[in-house]
Amino acid sequence: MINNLREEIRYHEYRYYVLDSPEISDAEYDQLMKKLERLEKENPELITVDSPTQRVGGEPLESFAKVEHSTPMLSLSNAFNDGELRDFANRVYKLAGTREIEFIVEHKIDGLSAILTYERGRYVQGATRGNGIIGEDVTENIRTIRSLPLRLKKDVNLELRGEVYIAKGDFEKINEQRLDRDEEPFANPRNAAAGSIRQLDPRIAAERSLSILVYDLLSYDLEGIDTHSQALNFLIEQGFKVNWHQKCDNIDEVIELCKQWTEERDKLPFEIDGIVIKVNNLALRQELGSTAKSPRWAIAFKFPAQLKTTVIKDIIISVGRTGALTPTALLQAVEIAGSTVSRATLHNEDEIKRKDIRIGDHVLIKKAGDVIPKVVKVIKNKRNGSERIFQMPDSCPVCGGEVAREGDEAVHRCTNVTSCPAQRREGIIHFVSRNAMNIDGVGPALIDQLLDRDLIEDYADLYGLNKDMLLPLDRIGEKSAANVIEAIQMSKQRSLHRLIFALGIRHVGAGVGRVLTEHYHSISNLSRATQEELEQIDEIGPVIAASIVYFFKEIRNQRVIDKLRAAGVKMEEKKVVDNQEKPLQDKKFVFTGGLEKYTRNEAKELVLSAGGKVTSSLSKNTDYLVVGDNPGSKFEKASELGVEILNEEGFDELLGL
DNA sequence: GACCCTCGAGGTCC
DNA sequence: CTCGAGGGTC
Repeated sequence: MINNLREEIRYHEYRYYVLDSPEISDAEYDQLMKKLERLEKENPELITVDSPTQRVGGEPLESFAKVEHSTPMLSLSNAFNDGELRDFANRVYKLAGTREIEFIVEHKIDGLSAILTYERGRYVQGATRGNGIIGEDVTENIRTIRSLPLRLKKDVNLELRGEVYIAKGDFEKINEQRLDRDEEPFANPRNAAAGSIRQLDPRIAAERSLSILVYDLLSYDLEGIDTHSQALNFLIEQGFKVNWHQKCDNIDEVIELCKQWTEERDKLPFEIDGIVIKVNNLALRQELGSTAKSPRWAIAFKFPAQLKTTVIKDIIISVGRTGALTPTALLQAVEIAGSTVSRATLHNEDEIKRKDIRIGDHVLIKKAGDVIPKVVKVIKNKRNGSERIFQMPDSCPVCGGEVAREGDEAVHRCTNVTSCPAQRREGIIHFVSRNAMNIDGVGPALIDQLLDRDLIEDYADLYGLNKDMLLPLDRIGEKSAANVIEAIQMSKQRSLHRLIFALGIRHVGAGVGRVLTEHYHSISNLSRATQEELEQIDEIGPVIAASIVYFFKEIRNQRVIDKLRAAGVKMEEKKVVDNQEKPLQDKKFVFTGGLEKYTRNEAKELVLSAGGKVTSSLSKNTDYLVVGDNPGSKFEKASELGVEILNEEGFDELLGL
């Protein structure tokens, strides 16, 4: 009875939200919902998570959990003109040989992408893209999107991708409402959607009229699905609202469609910033594969950016972590593509000379990718003679140190490496940043205060801070002081590749940090490495090698490292497993409860380095559940699913520790 | 040519 | 968080 009612409601939601053609009036629908709510209230034991009444979850979350994607979510490479579209097609044709190629053309909706997981036909998880590897668990917020089926026609396991957005009409309504409530209106639908999805309170997210269009099916082990268009049709059958798509037999048809939508984009009820072109054949997609950044079987045609004119009021210089002096144009503020632009980077002196940019010039600007402001060119006939030619300073605007341009580098640098306050400041900001030591709660504002009050000189001094030293600072209370100290202490256990990256050696970023970790396993080994030795390593050439040797030769750097060591920062890492054989290749791990020897992150890194994967939610695809103290509900669920359960000892054994 | 490093703008929520 | 440019290295 109650199930029939739910089915009926689901059907009408589908008619209304997915097909846009309701069969009953809103009032009739409301009555059905009220009836279901009453029944569930009277019989709470009958409530299911996929009931239409359960879209808006209960309490706000404390924070979002991290989700590691089963497949990294790459971004698409871009094409800005016909030529680049043809280049793309030619690369595909080359690999396909004599095979016929079909392309599928879709709208590139300007929202944020989401990864949805269904288990046995039930919606179980929604996540943001994040950095492509790890995203945030926004299951409850996505559940509030009315067109999203909580239950599919078939009891299948699915992983799929879609775009969450706010339709233009909904966006205007939201902003009217915000104005009525004396709140600031949102700048544009994309930012509003991005902000809404990151709301901890699903009730607020529910009020933001989010929509979702699905555009990719990830689990392709489904029988009878060989092409992308079949996958999309399957998703339509399962009740999803699927992105518009059209098949093309050759690239000329694709180009024609791109032209058409460039003209007609405004007719759509949502914003699009381009057209996506995908190879239809899934087997061929597999063959084409991906580069580190993007799949080779798809490309995004980006619409030409909107141009505006404005005036360069001034050019200022900022000094980066490496001493680089970067000129930035201060602009007369203008609205462009949904935001106010008042600055644009000019990158370096050559760029300024190339474009002959002067202070006071009228310039044409655009937003690259509809995001990054860029000076396109100077409107020279608007000059009146009052414009001033910009000169790179010959002394550092922050410390007065000498400025030099080394070799044939494009950048000017402050040569006062050891004591330029700007370089020190940026170096510390880098040290605590997300991909480095990831010290939460320590940001530019706090670092400025610490430097101003001489509480720290370099990043190693962070470890000498205590709560009492923080309390007198602005905007710091008991609680946040304790959190900061805790975060600093926790960071001592970060993995070696993060530390190496955090040190701020020039040319050594996150990637090179990992390579060096694999070869040296400790800071002391690395500090003794010679130029020749380093150059032997794949991916390390003379420039990077010299930079590393130079860094460790500097007395000042040696002192900082000694301080880090004395503070107890972890400086070595066991060789985990021989890289040749990864015993846990692609095995999926889930953790529950606290482990004794490792933090969650350390345990995770151990699994990763042995070739395994870590996910946050259990499914029948999970290989091992590692159980620590006070395990959660996953423990029971694992036995139900028949997932192998390990305690900490078993975990060690499996990893050969 | 692929990839990496460094630097950047603007909006939103925590 | 979103997006990206420029210029470097390999």
